[in-house]
Amino acid sequence: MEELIKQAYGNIFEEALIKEIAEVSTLVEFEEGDRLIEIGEYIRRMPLLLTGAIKILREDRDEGDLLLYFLERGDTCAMTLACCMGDTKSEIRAIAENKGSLAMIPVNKMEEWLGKYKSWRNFVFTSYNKRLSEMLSAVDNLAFMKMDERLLNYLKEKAKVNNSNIINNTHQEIAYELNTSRVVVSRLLKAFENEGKIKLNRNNIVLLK
Amino acid sequence: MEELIKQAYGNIFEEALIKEIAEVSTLVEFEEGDRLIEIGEYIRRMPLLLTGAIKILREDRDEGDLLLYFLERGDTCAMTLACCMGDTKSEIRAIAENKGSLAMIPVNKMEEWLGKYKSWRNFVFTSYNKRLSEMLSAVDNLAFMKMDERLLNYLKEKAKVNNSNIINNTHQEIAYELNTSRVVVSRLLKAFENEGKIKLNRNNIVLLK
DNA sequence: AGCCCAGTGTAACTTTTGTTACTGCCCAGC
DNA sequence: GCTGGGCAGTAACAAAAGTTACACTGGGCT
Repeated sequence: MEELIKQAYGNIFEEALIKEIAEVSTLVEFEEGDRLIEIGEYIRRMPLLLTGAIKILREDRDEGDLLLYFLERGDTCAMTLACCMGDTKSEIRAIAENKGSLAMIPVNKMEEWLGKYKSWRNFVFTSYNKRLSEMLSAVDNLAFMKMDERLLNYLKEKAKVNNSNIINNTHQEIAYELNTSRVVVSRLLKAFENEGKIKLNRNNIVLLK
Repeated sequence: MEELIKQAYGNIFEEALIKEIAEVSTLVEFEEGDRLIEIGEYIRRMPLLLTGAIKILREDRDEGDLLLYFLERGDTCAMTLACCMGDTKSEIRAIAENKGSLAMIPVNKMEEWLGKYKSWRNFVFTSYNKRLSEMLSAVDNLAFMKMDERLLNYLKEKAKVNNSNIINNTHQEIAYELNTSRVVVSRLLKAFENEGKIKLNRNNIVLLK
């Protein structure tokens, strides 16, 4: 456990803090597709992502979940932070993108550390900043880009967090996360294939260099 | 000055903190249209909004500024906070929506107070949370709403922050902030007028109850 | 083998949004 | 009173995205 934490956070937290984290936190392992946080849930423990990736989604009014961004090793969810500190309900949904693990920290500890460790304070602020930045990117995507560009970005992001240029998703799943329809996704993917950007197979898409 | 701060923040900060703020901060008065923060700027002092309203914009790649949200009395800009703490460039533009004033606080003080005043720490976190929330609303607007709904929301927001149901903007200006074209705005506004939701005049729009 | 069905390809059409172009109107300044 | 320019109304068209409908296909299951 301590080893895992060190791997993910060794370069930003001091020894003492890592020891404390290891002591008070509980390890949670998750599988692809696990729902880690639901909209409307209260969050009592703050998660630190150790391995794997998590996707953060915003629910559509009717159906589908818009993908906001991914979290990777060393990240924490500022939305969750917000909920812990503010004692409010979660406004987002978090689903495991792939297999991984996280350390859960009691809220009271994270407040205590704010005073005690400068590195922790930095981490918390950096997390907020990163998340605000990611939200800005999400806004840019939605406001300034056409569907084809958004889709291509999506494929690249997906390839990155999974460390593989093979994307194992159906067109329908992609459509949900981009808040569009399956037909539109199929259409654009076919166009990408004709342009030589991807190779389409059943149940997977290969991103070509 | 101290009086102004007390009016805007009296219910959340303790006496001692308000005194300190009054001592170290400088008062800045601004007029409608003043550019308070530019994209790419470094920010060395953190602003606390005392009176008036400020709009926060995200620049389009080609042209136009998408409106993200408004700040009002008692708010601070988390983006700015992010820049102060992280010592990075601003990713957004801030323009005065109307006449007002703000207190500028040196960065080193705001860090010092994080340890010293619990109310300050709360304020900083609450600000971050509010901003994340606003960003989520912006995403919702962009992702899930059609232009007509976005426009109507825009008019309502505008009326609210200006405390008047008369909106003094040209269709072109509105189009910029919604990242669309003037013709589209005119078209939709005309439809709203026919539905009895607004009254169109030259250079202003009256929002009807 | 035969069947089923999720996943995909595609056509045809609609809706929404963006673009271009032109008209008229109001008002400030001469 | 005349005029020019900013602003708004509108038509006509183009592009992007969403919708409906249907055909095909490859695997898993009986």
